[in-house]
Amino acid sequence: KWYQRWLENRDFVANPESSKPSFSIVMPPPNITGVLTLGHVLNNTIQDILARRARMQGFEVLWLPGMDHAGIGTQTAVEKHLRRTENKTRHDLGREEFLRRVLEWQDKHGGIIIEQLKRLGCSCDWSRQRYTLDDAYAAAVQKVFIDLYNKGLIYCGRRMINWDPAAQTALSDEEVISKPQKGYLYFVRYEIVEEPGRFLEVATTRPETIMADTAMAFHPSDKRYLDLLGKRAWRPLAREKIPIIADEAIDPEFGTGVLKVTPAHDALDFEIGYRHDLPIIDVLTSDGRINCPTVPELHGLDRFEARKKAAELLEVTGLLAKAEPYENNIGFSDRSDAPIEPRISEQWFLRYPKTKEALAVVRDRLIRFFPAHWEKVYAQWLENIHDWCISRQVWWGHRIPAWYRKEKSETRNSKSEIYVGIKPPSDPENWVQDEDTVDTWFSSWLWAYETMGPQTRKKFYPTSVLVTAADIIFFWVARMIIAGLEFKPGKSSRIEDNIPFRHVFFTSIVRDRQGRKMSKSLGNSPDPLELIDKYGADGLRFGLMRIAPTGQDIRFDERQIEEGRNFATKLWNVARFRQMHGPGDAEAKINAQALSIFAVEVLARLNETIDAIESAYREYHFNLVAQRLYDFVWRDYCDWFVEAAKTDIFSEDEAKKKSALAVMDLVLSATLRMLHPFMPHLTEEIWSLLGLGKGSIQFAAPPEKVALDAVADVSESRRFVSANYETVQTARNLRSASKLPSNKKIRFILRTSNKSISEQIPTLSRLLNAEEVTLDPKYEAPAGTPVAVTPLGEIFLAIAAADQARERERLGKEIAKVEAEARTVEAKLQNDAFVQRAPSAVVEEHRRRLNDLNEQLAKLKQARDGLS
RNA sequence: GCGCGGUUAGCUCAGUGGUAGAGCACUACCUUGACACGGUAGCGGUCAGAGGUUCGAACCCUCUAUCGCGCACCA
Repeated sequence: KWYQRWLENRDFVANPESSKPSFSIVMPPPNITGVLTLGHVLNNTIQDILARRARMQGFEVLWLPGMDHAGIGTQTAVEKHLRRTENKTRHDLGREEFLRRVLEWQDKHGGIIIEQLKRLGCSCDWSRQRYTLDDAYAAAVQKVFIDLYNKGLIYCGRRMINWDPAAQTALSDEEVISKPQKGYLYFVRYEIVEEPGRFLEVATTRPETIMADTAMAFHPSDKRYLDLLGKRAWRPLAREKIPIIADEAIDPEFGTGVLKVTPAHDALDFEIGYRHDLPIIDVLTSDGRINCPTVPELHGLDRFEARKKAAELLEVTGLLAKAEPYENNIGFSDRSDAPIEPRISEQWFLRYPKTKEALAVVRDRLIRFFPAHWEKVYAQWLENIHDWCISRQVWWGHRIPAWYRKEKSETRNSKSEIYVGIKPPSDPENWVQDEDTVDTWFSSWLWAYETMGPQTRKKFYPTSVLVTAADIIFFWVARMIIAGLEFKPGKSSRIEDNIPFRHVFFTSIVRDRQGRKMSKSLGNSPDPLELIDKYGADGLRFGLMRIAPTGQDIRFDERQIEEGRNFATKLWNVARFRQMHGPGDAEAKINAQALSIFAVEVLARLNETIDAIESAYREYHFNLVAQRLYDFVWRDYCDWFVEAAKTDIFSEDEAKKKSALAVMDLVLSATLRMLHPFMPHLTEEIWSLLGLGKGSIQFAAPPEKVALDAVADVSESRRFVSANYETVQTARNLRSASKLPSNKKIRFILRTSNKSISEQIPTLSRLLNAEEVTLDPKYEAPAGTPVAVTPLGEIFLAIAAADQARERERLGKEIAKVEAEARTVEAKLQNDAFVQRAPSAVVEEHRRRLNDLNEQLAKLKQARDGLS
């Protein structure tokens, strides 16, 4: 219900004319037909935390959301649907009709994720929501294409590319994932033409491409084969004479040291073929079947079927020497997971501009990476960068703005006349437009600034920080940097105005408990919407952030989301407790003189927490921020302060009561504001419930540290508080060790001459659930009375019939423990080197500790001896 | 082959030179006036291994093992 109100108040809408300093984030656009995953939850929660925190700090905040058309992904999904429902391919429908169907699909399934992000509580400026296929955006993509073409950086050429036979398109190098694959290494015998009966043996993993061999090659220094140079060999399938050549690229150590050169189907072979001017024979179809009518046994077979069949054919003719099991790396399509086929094809390529500059802006920290070690990965990529194959044989996307003069052929042909421009040529009947679209990333790399109008850009570009998973560092992050440097509109001469972002925070990747990547097919990906239903959006957000380490993957465990929910409940309950004692005070002022020692303690800890989360934020350590807040709220505030303060809260003394409630309000108010970026809904609810501020908590300033200067002896008070708390813990342990139920009211006697303790007796009794705690400086305990040594003195349990034997045993254990520690400390102090070289404060600390331990020991022994 | 990151309690993880931590799980007690999605207490670690630096190492250095990731190779 709060979310709706925030939207109505236009709280998330950025004003480019604001005089406030700006803070901006562009959302990595999810796929239009995507649904929310835990990765999205993590990523967008982080962005929301940053945006909300900045809003509280008084920045004018723009968090710009949007979606990506996801060319191959969306097209594949629609094609699959078509095949299932109508048993048709996109070619059956034709381009126009197919695109109409995609739009239909988009209307039906698109944009779901936006609604899901709203359920998470994301404070995006929805009025600026963008899509990579918006008209203006599409025009910008075209313009960039044309500009780069005119600069000679984009060119059309016949090259070796990565072909995805399943998706039927070319891919960039980055979209190929190499995985080890089990197969065989076939040793095939090629007969020497000039020396019948002599064979050249070659090791290959791909016998099905033998028909495309156009040479045999060995290393020029390889003596084994030197005499064959210039001779020819019989190609065993599609029998033909092929030359035997020498080339430096061959590794004499591999297999037999001989390579069959297949320029059409291997990148290395292509280069060798180019050097030796070899013919290129392509024996594969675009969907990965054999196209070689001269070998009818193989023609039409799938490439993997053909591999087995080719081996069989060689076997029967005696040309297969052997086949060894072999494991090598094969490229797979990132999209379809089909094995990639290296293929020569006419495609569009981009020679990256500004690579040196892109390297420099990160090296010189104009753009900072968090964690910084990704800088190395980024640099490695840029230093070995290759031209980017940007054309995709896909219909869904930004069509390439290139036309070819109609001649003999109507397909793309780099040798024919090319026209590149926004509008079709003036005599369209003589031209045919390129069928292809550009790589989706060729549109997303403009995302940082093409999503903004000139005015917005003026205020909010460069963006403050980019939040993304590291797996798209090359696809997106690096390319956006290049794009910003090369063609941000209204480019400035100052490089720091052109970079797309100042910080990049790389999030973890969410894995399952076994460490596997989340995936639909594994079914190990929980539905975030169900998690929200179960644990609340705030519980999910907080739970996830608390376990999200920086620079490492997350092992997701639903129990940790449960903890997030539990924490939310805890916070809610303590707020309810506060509410029971009247309305909160927005201007809660504390009176330094009236503060209880416990209040001083909790305020001091609040100050420490404020400092700690401030420095954790600086390094984007969200898990530390969450953990600190969790500990502070639960331990320091609820368990200790509130419990101790109940003495004052329930007391008849109005002044004490008021002071305690004021401290409660002050701490709650500060805590809520610190938690708001993580748990926006709950904190807003409590904020308004207790009336802790005038407006929405969203624009409340972050808490400042409480000035404790007016409090006399802060450190003295704090030492006394921890002595009290330690005494409580020791006494509770004594009760538990004596097997007394925790609800049984019992009497404690504290033997001490320290008078200032008497004031804390009611609180000690409360925390110990004691019937009473009496002070007696000269208490003589009956033999067998359970006793423990505390910083405040010896505490005794008043119970009727003590079991002497058990008590002796307990004391014995206690003594052994203390003795052991005392020995360790003493040994250290007897080490001259330590005493001389360690900082004096550390040595002092050890001395004090040893004193305490010895004192404790003496008292414990005395107690034991009293047992007779 | 090159590079990066990890290895701490049964599980998930904090902890960058000075007495090993949290939550969950487990055990015992407890529905005591916010909270059983809770409270109290407890059990549980030669910090992957070996060497080194240091008065002192989970932490710094070297090597090894092991897991994961990226790049290159991949006939």
